Amino acid sequence: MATMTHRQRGLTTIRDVAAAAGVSIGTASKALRGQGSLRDETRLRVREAADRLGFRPNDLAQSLHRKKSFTVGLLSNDSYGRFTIPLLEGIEQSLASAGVSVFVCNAFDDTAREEKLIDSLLSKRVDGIIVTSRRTDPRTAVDLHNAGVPLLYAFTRVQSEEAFCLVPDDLGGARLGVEHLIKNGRRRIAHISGPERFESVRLRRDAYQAVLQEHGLPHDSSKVLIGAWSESWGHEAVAKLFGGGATGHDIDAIFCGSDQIARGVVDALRERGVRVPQDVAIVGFDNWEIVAAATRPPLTTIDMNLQELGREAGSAVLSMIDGGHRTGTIRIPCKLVVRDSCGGRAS
Amino acid sequence: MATMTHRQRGLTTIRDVAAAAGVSIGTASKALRGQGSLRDETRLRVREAADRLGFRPNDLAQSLHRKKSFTVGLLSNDSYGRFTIPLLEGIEQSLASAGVSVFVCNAFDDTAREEKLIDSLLSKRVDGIIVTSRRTDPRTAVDLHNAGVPLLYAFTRVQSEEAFCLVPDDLGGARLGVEHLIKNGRRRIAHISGPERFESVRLRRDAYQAVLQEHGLPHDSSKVLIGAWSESWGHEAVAKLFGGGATGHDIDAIFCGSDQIARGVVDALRERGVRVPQDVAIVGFDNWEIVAAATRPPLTTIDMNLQELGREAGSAVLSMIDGGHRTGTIRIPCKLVVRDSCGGRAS
DNA sequence: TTAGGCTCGGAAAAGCTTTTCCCTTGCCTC
DNA sequence: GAGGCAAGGGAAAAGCTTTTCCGAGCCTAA
Repeated sequence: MATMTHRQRGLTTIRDVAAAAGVSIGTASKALRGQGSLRDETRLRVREAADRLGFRPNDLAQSLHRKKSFTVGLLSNDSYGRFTIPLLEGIEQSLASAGVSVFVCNAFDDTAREEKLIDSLLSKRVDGIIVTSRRTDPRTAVDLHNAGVPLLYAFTRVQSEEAFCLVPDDLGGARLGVEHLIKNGRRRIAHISGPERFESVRLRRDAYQAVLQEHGLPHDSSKVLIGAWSESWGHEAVAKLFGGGATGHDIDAIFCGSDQIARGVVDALRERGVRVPQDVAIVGFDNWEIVAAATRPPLTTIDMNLQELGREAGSAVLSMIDGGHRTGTIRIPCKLVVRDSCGGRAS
Repeated sequence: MATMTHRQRGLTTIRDVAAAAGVSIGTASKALRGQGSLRDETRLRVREAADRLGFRPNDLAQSLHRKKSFTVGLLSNDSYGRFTIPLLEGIEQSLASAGVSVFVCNAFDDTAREEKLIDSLLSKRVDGIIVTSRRTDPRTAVDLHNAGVPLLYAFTRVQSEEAFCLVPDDLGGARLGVEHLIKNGRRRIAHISGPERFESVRLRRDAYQAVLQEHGLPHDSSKVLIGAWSESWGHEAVAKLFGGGATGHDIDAIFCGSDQIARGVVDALRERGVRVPQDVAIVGFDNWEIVAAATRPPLTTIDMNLQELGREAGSAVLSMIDGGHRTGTIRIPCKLVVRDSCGGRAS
């Protein structure tokens, strides 16, 4: 059987196809790629042979020739969090439609490991590299040793002027949330958020203060509580805020830095007999479906459009591969998702 | 400058290194790989040149030659869920230590897309393929067209006798949970779980019933509630179970099919004034940290060891690449994580 | 009838590394 | 001083595909 001629590990090469079709290798290639000038009859014969033999061109050889691997590396840096998933999904979506595959790897915040992985990606001749997720904020730049490979940062930022970064528009997102509260008639708005070392915490707080100021509302620094990203910090913060009991009257809304915090806040308020949204309206951040929708009442929150951000990152890296040069930071708009925690829907 | 001789897109080839060191290509290769017999002086000179030029061997060419790409494909099938993350982490851990990289791709449950992706992976000459995650349970087998590429299923199962699958030991895990409840003196145990079409739901229920039987405890089918994976189903199920009010005395523990369900259950019980764990003890499933630890009281639950499962999958695929042939289904043991929802720790 | 042009298909190089095989050179020993 | 052996290093093929260039027919038109 011709099938067996060159098969090792069950792989058919274009040689086998050419032999089976009785043409030269070059001709076979042309027939399959639709290049050159060949008789239809020849083309057909080659294609038919290829099908019969289950021929599948070797991308390795093809890439070697083309000097392009149709591959990009995704270097994740802290542990894959829930943010990485939609991001990855978006990236894959836009890359897959261009026939580009993605190598994922995780440096687990170890710089030495990160360098090794970058090295390995460069050796694999990826056409581009996307770095995502961070511990320090902004993070330190990745060194590509002038390999001339496009590099971009997604969902993380880096100082260098040369770098190209895609991040959510925290400022705009936070505005959306606070303005929504004001639009719903709230005036005494507190803010509970995560650790200050995150840029997003700082930006969201800035936006919160700016919006209050613009509306001539008091912004009292005792109503800004910076802590952790956890549900339990939400509880704790409520205790601080509503401590005495009477102080509760000072607050008719809370803008939270994450849905997890918001959930802790909502639960803590319920336990104190404070009604959400009647007495206090809540806005979360992240639109982490599984938390936001399960909270009672379901959370009105800000969605960072991470999947969209991923898609943008994907198409950006594609355009950079095609020679486009980009620098600076692009901020992807967030959107407000209205559920029930502000009474916005019912009213 | 020698550096520039052959550089295009900033890439140095072994040619450049050889030229810079004044040796032939073959010699350069030997020097860098530590093969052949060369004078130390020569080796050094070549290495030094390679360093100076930033030489990085082209994996594409190497793979082509070696007929091995040091690459495996990970085909995820329904949307990346929270289970995919630890799995991916584990897989990557064991593969990275062997210098193998992973291509991830997601078919989003579209069979046509799945076939395309498999095709693309085969064209890329991956050394192995791991398929994970499922919608239908067990799922249909993947067709590799006899490409002779090792294939294994992780966290999903397939009917074929030929297939090799790695899944959590749901049966054993559920036993752990129910036995823990019994050990803590509970006798009237209910079970609330997800949709029946999941094998894990069926297995966990089977284990639940078996354990009750073994301990001579009544197992009343009205105490088994099959529904959805959500928190709200937990609420709903509690309403059914404790509906009248007096019926509550029939139950002193609930084994839940997931942590999300368990959280809904705990919240619902608290609202009814039923104390956890004093009146009713709860065991969850998944050890989804972010839910289990935030529940009040924190959930005692079953951990599926997904990261371990991922590591096993990684090393299994490595051994299959090395020629090992494996079939059948391996069930990775679960472990009990004790927190406070059973009173196990306090007592 | 011959020259020019067109069509079809083959040969070979390029892309990069590894490995095998062989040649050269130098040194040692007889 | 010559032969032999070892060590060092080079040439070339292999691995697979693509693409360029070229040649061989054949047809047509002068």
